[in-house]
Amino acid sequence: MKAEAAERRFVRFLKSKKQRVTRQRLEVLRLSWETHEHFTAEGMLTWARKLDQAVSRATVYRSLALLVEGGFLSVLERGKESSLYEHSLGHAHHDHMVCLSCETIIEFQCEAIEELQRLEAKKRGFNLVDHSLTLEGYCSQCKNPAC
Amino acid sequence: MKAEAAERRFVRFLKSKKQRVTRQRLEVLRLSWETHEHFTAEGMLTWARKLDQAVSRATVYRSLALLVEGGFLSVLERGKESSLYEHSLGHAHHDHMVCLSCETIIEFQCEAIEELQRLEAKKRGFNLVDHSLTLEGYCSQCKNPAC
DNA sequence: CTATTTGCAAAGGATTTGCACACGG
DNA sequence: CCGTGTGCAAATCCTTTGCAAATAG
Repeated sequence: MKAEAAERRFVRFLKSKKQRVTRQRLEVLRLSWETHEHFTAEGMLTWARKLDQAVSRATVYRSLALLVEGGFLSVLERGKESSLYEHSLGHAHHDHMVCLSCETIIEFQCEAIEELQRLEAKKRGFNLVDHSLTLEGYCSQCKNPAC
Repeated sequence: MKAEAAERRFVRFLKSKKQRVTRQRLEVLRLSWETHEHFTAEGMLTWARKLDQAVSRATVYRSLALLVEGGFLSVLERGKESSLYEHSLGHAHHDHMVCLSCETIIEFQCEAIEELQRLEAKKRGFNLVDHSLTLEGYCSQCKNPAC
C-alpha cells in the first residue's frame, strides 16, 4: 500500500475513533512508511526530531501504539530488548527468524503453518485474533558457535 | 521427569559448567517442580522466602536463568509483562494460546507445525535452535468483546 | 584456601504517566 | 471554545549489576 493511501486510511481510522489528526501522528505514519526495515521507537524519535526538534518521546510511543492498534504497523517484541516495528498494511503476514549471532531478521511466510494454527485454535474453541512465531537460531552466514 | 531425577541432572549440569551446587539453586529447582502452573520470578521469590527469608531476588533471577540455560525450565516471554516459567525437562515441547480477556494459558502441541518450522528454516540455511509460538485470542469461556 | 555465590541496594533501560499548556475541530 | 493531544520530567516495572561478605569444594 502506498503512503498516501495509508495516510487517508489513518485519517479515517482516527475519525472513527473520534481522535484527532495531528501533525505528530501523521509524521510518525509517514516516517514509518519511508523505511522497509524494522525500526525501534527510539529510531522513530530520532527521525521525527530531524523534522521537528520538539517531538516528544512520549508522543512517538503513543502514536506507535495507535498505529499498531489500527493495524498500520506490526510489532516484533523482543523480551527485554526494545520492540521493533514495521509497516504492515497491505503486506502479507509473515513471521521471523532471528539470528542469535548477528541479529539478522529473516522474514518468512508459510500458509500451511497459519492453517494449522487456525485448526488447533478451532479444536479448543479458541477465537484466534493474532499470533506471533519467532524462530531462533543461526543464519547461513553465522556458524552455530554451540556446535 | 521426577523431581529427584531433575535434581541429579541439575547437579551434573552445574558440575559440567564448574559451577557450584548451592542451597539456593537447589531450592529454586525443587520449587519449580512443585507446581504444574506457570510462575513468575516474583512468585518464585515469594515461595523461596517461605523456606528461607534471606533468599534474595537477585539469586532467584540468577538461578532461573541458569535453569533455563540448562533446559530445566522454559520461558514464556510476555512483552512488558514479567516472564512466565515452567519446568520443561521431560515434558514434550508445547506452544501456548493466551486469552486476551481472562489471561488463561492453554498449552498445545502440534508436530506438524514443528515440522514445517524445521522445513522453513532448512530452506533458508537457518540453523534452528529454538522457537516461540503464541496464539492470542479469546478462550471458549470468554466471548470476544471485539465482535 | 580461594574462586564462586550470595544479599543488598542501587542502577538500568524501555516504556508509561501526571500535569499544565497547546491546539484541532 | 472544549475536549484532546503534546511535551516534559518524573515514575514505573521488571530485571540486572557492583560490591563486600559468605561459602562450596
